[in-house]
Amino acid sequence: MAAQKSAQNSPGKIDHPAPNTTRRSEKSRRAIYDAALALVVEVGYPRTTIEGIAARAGVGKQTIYRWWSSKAEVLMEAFLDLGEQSVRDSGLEPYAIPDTGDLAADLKAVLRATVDELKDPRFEAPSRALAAEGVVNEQLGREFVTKLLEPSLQLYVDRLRSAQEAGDVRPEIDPRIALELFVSPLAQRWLQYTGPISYEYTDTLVDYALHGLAPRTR
Amino acid sequence: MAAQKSAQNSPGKIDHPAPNTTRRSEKSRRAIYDAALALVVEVGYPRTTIEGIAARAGVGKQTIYRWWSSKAEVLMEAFLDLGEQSVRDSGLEPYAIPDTGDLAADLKAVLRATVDELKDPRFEAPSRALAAEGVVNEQLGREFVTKLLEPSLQLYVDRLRSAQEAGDVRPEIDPRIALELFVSPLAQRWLQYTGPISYEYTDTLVDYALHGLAPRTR
Amino acid sequence: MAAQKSAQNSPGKIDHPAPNTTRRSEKSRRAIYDAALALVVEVGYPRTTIEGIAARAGVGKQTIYRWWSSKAEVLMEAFLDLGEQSVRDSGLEPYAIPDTGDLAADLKAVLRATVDELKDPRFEAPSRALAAEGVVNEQLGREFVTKLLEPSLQLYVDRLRSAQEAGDVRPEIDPRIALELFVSPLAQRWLQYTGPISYEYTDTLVDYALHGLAPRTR
Amino acid sequence: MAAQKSAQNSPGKIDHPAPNTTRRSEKSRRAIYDAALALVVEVGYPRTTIEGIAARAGVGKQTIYRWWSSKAEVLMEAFLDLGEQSVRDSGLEPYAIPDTGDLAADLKAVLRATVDELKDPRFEAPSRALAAEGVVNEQLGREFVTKLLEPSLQLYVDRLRSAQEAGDVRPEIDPRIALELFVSPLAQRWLQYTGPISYEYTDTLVDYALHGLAPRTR
DNA sequence: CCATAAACGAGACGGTACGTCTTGTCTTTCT
DNA sequence: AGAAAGACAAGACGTACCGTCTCGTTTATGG
Repeated sequence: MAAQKSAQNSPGKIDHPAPNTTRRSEKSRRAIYDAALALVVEVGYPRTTIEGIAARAGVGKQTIYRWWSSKAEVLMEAFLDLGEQSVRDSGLEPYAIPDTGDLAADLKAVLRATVDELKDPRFEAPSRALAAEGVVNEQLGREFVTKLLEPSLQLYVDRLRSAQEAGDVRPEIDPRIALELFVSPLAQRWLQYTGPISYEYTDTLVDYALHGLAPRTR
Repeated sequence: MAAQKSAQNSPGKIDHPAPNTTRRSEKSRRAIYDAALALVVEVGYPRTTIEGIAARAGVGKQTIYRWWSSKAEVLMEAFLDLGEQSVRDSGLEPYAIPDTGDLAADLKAVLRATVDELKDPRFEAPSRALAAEGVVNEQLGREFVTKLLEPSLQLYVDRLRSAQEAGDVRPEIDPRIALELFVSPLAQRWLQYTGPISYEYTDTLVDYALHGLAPRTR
Repeated sequence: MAAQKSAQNSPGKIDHPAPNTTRRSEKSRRAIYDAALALVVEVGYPRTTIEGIAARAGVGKQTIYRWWSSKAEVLMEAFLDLGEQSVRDSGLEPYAIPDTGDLAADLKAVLRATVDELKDPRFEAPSRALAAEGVVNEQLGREFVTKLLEPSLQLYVDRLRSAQEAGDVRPEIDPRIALELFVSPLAQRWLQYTGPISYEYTDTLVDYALHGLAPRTR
Repeated sequence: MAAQKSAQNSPGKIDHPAPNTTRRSEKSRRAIYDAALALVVEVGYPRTTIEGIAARAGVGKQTIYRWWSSKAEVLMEAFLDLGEQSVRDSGLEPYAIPDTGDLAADLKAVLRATVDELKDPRFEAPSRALAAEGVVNEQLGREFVTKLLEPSLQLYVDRLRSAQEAGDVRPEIDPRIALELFVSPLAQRWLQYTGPISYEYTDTLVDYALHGLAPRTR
């Protein structure tokens, strides 16, 4: 009488077999991504609903539920896709950190670019939404970090290692922690509105981080 | 599709006079705080509803809507109250930063205490919820910062200024920015799950921040 | 974690306490009755939906689900109310069978009136819908009979008993069965489209039933 | 609200050529009949769905939609087929009414057999479902009558005509109407739960119908 | 005996409605 | 007048089916 259920299923939830990916409609997926991103920008994340995304994309709700388990997941993929698309469209490398030999200048340049990106509403709305969701939903938060944040941070790690080889950073420094000295303050000001964001601010962060707060004794 | 609302009240909404604070039921307020905090801990913020809080507090929904405008506001006040209550109960000062003359040691000690607090579920659940809400709701985010974050950060500013007077921090350093070098990395790791949190980690942050990433001499 | 459940509840269904009838909105009830009847007439029973009734009545869906358990129940009550309302409006007695002393004439008159009623779309659409639902849903079917059919049939029982006293019907006849000889054929032709319905037809039924199919032997 | 449709196909709908009957899969048809009948018995008509039939029959949904236009049509054919199959299996004539010369006895016998059939769930579930559907869907209702009901009723017409020739029924009686005096009451009690069904009841119906309700002499 | 065209199983799709849940407002009753 | 209680309009949730539309895969002649 009751449908077959898999082990971990909650009562009443039917165990749908995994959908067949090969038959997936590319057009619908694109439309869903576009609708989700547009809605988050236009009405904000909390008032972006799955029904709204479906309606705007001209898609049945089930088509969303078939492939994603929450609006956060939809938005995550949409945002990832947006990033990949930007890269494809620009034809550039997936933005690396320059290595001119002047570490301070290179870091300042990248952070200034980040400041600009953080203020672009096309990126701000969805990434803020995902960050917020991730704060309260650990699983999604970790996915957000793995797929979006960590790849960017790795670029700093690489640049810092190169600086270590060049003798511009002390060899005993852990680059993964070091980068947080200038990246996290910017992130926190942006995320939590703890302070204004400007080129001057990020420049200062780089200087403080490289030379320390304490006086240079000889 | 989304209903635009006029400044205070949409049409059809009767402009209730501000409720009379003097007649407010203290018992209900306490019950609402307790219910809100308990629910956030037990079922998480997204599944904490106003209805749920009212039911658990044995209070009419209107009693909540009369005094607060959203569940985030309820939780904010509840959390603030929790803090004040802790202070009252312990009889201690509202936790200051020690000033032993050893800046590094003092900062490490405070950050270690912060690490412990971040792992206490009584504090973690509501503060994480409020932080998440604040990321996506600027008004609430700024309130969160003003009422909760900034007072704590001010303590670091004070300590750093004292260090500057003692010659342990370069005089040209802006303490409000300086504190972010070690506070923001911890905040980001906690908020966004970008990395593990430990005493060793916070100690390292303090060392890096004080002495900089670059070598002392060329 | 799971909500309180009453004994017979299926999993996942929360045990709502019975709503408080005294606070019920009379206006909403009327609007729901009107909408349900109008929709059944206009679009037919299968395409009458709870959502449609709610929308047309300007009522939330929950207000329907709070007081009724299915669209059939809504329609049943709406139809009963329609009947009572007709009676109230006309100020007449709830239509009785005349007793002129001429049984055949009296029965023919009532059946002719019934023929007219069966062809009135205001009555036909909902009663057909309820009859259909009752065929396949025994519980509702019995309710339909008890509340709507049986009271009408009782009038025939009364008239036939009076005829028995007058010597116009044999004393050993069971009136409850006897009435079916002329009522059921009409009902079946109407319900199942097994034949045309006319005054001539119902007159014939009365004659056949009263005098039998077999020849009168002395 | 309801979409008007052009003669054969609304815009966007491809005009599928009539499918080629000769290539039809007999196996699928049988499986569909079996699944439809089984589901109606097991879960009831309203919860019998086309998807369910297809799944149970191990058949694509399109195979159903290719050959039938609604679940009622599927069930109608399945039920007709069931009847034919019963006849084939039993090797009997498609059940006629005996003609022993005793009209009352013959009618009582046939009605008793009908009572039995009406209580057989193999027949009851689908025929009740079809009857219900027919009440609300005139086109289907007429098809139901033509294909299922009328052929059976014709047998009564024949038997009554034979009785007229034998002088057991008055010559001016219309047999098509006459049969309703005992058939329709049974039908209504079964369909609408207006009363219990028993041999005694049907016997009584025959007696009442043959001899009338009125006394023989005045 | 193979070529080919249909019917077929499978199932994704755009939709509609379901029945449930929560929101924020309103009303009733009690204190 | 504030509060508990809870009905109400509104609307999103996630599910079930609808009927349509591809997809390969049988299968069944007819060239």
